[in-house]
Amino acid sequence: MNFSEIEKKWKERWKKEEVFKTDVWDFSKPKFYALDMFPYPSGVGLHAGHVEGYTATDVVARMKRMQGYNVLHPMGWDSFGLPAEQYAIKTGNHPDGFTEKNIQTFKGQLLDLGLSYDWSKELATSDPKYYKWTQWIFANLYKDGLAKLVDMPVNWCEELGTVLANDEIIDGKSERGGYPVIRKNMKQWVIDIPKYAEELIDGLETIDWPESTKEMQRNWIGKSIGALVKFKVKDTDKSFDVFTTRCDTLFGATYCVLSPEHVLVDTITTKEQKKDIEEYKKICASKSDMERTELNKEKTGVFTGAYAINPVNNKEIPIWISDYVLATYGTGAIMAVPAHDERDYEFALKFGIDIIQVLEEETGTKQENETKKNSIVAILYDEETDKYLTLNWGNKGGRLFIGGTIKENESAIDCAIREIAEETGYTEIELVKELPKINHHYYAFNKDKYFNIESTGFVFKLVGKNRQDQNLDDDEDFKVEWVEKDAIEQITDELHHKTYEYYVNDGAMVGDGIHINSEFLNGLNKNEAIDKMIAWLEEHKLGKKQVNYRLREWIFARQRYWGEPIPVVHMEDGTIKVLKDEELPLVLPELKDYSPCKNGTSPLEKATDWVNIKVDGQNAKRETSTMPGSAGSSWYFLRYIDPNNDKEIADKKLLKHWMPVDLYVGGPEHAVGHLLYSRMWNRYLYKKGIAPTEEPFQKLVHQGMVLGANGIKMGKRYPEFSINPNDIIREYGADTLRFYEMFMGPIEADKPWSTKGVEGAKRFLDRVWRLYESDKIKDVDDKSLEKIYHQTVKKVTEDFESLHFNTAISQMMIFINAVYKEEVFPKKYALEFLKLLNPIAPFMTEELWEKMGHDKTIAYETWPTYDADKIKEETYTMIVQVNGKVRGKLEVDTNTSKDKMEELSKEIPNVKNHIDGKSIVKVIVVPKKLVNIVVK
RNA sequence: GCUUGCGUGGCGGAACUGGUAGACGCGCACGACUCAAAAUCGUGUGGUUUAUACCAUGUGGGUUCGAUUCCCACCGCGAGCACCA
Repeated sequence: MNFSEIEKKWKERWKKEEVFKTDVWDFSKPKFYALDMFPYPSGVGLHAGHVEGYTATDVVARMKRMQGYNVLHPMGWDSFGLPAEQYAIKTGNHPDGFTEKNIQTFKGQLLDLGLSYDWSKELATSDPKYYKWTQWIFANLYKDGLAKLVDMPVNWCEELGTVLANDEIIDGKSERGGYPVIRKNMKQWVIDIPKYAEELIDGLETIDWPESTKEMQRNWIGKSIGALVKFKVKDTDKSFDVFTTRCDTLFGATYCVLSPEHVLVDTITTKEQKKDIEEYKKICASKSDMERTELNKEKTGVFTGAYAINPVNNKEIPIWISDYVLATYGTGAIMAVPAHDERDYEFALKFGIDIIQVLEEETGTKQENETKKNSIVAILYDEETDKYLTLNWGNKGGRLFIGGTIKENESAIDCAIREIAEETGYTEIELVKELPKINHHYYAFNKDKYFNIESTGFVFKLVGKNRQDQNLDDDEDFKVEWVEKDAIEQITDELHHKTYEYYVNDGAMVGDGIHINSEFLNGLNKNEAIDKMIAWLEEHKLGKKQVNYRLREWIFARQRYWGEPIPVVHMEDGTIKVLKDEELPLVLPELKDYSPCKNGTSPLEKATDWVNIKVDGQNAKRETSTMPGSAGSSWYFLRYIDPNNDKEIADKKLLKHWMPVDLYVGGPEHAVGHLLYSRMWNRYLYKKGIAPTEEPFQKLVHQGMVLGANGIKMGKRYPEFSINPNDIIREYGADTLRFYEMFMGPIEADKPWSTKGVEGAKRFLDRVWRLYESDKIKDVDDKSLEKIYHQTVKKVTEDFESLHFNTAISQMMIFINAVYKEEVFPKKYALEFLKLLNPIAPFMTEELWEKMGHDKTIAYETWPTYDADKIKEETYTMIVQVNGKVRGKLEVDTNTSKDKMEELSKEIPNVKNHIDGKSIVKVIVVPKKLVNIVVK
């Protein structure tokens, strides 16, 4: 088979005859919209990962066409981007030419692959005919209050005079030059995507997407339900709100923290604290986001000198500032409950702030008529031997730490010291820490009573080995033993085990439990208490229920040249005017020099004639920032449907017919960027009556990464393991490349490249080719292949539909192997098989189809159907198990009754061996499958 | 740390709602064709074992007549998020 000649021939013919051109106005057939994430046309060209995703949609598109669908399968270019801009800066040429050249390279490669795109729908985001509508959408977002200019903190480098992205900052200094970077408030264009947070979460329920991607979007949006609580500042008329998801712990709030940027900080700070606060604020401002969020960093903060009033008990609690509270989340202020929050705990410990426990974990089972007691559990640790002191109660309770009941007028700590001395004799001990209290229910054998105790845990360390005499009660019968960690972990008693856990985990108690020290919440669990507290706060007008999102505004401006100009002008009087529809597109001006301005503003500032204009007789200045790369890609799926329309985004009737996208394939790296932005823009356009569906992409699939043969990501690091699709096409042919990539494994998985595997793919296609050149194909009615043929049609159709290309191919191999074993390959099967193989290997199947006497393309031939009756088996292999182990197999008629199955099973010699002399306990018969005989 | 996905032969990977683990391919071995090689066409191929049999789906438990599949704990790998109150 001369694949390069065949490929050349069919590429030309498909192009000349416009075989894959879609008449979008033909509504007579059902529609299918198969879409790939369009690429940035880089100079490097296509890589192996693109091939996999693009082939997958192409296979489905080709099958759907044959199944009688009107298929829209377009391709275009996400052509605004940095490489073109850098090229322009370096050469002084307009990025347009560079972009166009890359597009041609890319397009040539896609054509080489035999992808059945309708190129009459081609679009590019950098084309003014296209970005006219990107600007139009922006203008409408602005008019509807969803695009706005806001003051927000950015990373500012004074020396470079520019805003920097997080990844351009290293250790708080600029990547280039190492100049200091500070946080500064600046005017920025943003899109108010948080307004759509709720419906973006809800919409996920209605679409067929990978669960992991949905979850990622949910996490990204980060919805949390809680309460807003108002705290008054003592001796002033000021107050501030905090957001909390744990308003049930309000009685345990022992301080408040404001973020350093909080508006109230300056007004409430006392004279004595002013200097420290100012200094701390300065340090925070000099830090980048990266540094501020660095993990395992020790907590820092400064006391403002002011006090807040806890609204539930009117207690005065200190107000601190700390950078562990983010200005951008919630209200920028928190109430701190160190007993029940890890971060607050750490902070309180460091600065010696009170820790009040308001929730107790409950262990054991609650009983009626319990006797209440207070007690202790004491852990005594010896550093020298790395052992713990335990009491071994034998079968009367197993191994325990030291425990005991608190006497009247005795403190918990005194009780612990006393119990250790009485039960073990050790007195030379030192308190290490107190652990959270636990609410425990248990039954005491020696007293025959149920107890409910509040147990306080203590950790001591041994400082001396001297012992006094033990002082035991009559019923105390145990051995005092020092044991290692392993033995401790085997303690089964719930109370002692839990106490040990608190000791090991060393922190706040964040789980559920029963409220204590909380007045009207006492006795309630977490959720009950949250509800009750919210009701209480609302009743007393001190707070209310509140939902918060992590999702932030989408920063929509870049100080770059190669992007869509933002279509607004700034009037001399400070107002903003958005361009009218007829003024669009606002086309990028040509520049002599595309490099960025020294003061950090957009290169467009240099186009003075373009920038400075008169509007309504007033001096005005155009906005010079451009839109981010994600702008043009947020709606392109709508434009493919009607790409040359200059009256609107696309004809409404066409949109209604073609949306949503039925199959969307692309890499998982866009899970929260492009895929979230697109959903938001589509929803916005839906509300405006333009987009016909709430969600743009009905079914989404991510292709995995194609790894190098060494199992490592292809790229600069191991260039010797990188695969260039061009080389594969030249050496093995496009059909082989497509076939191999579809056979590698599941589409979503990452898979290593294997040259041997490519050769195997080629071998199979050659094997098929030889079969069609042999004299085996005869126009006769031969039944030998009937069953396997129908099975193959069924399997391939279903697997293509569900994107399980690897197993579809495996079935085609099974079929061809079967054909090789037969003398005759009936012509009707030979013809139908070509159709099954066509979506994977379009070039050779077109050629063979022609060789078998057809002058029209195979692309629109009717997809094979199967006859379920022909697949039905008359017999099957019945499995016979004894005690779940296969002991025999028997070919039986499909209609064999359960009784007959059982009877036949018992006659199999090997089965007999295994059941003879044993009694049959039970026989499980699963019709059409197996018999399992359970014996004893 | 949190969220999520994944651990099956020498390798890529199959196995539907629990029911013959390892389909198909790669590799390897053997045979046919050939003077020979390549290509091609067959046959075999998880491990131990002479067969019977036993052991095998990351590890350890559990549910079940029966678990790669369901549940619990742990280990390892990948992805995303990361002081989100």
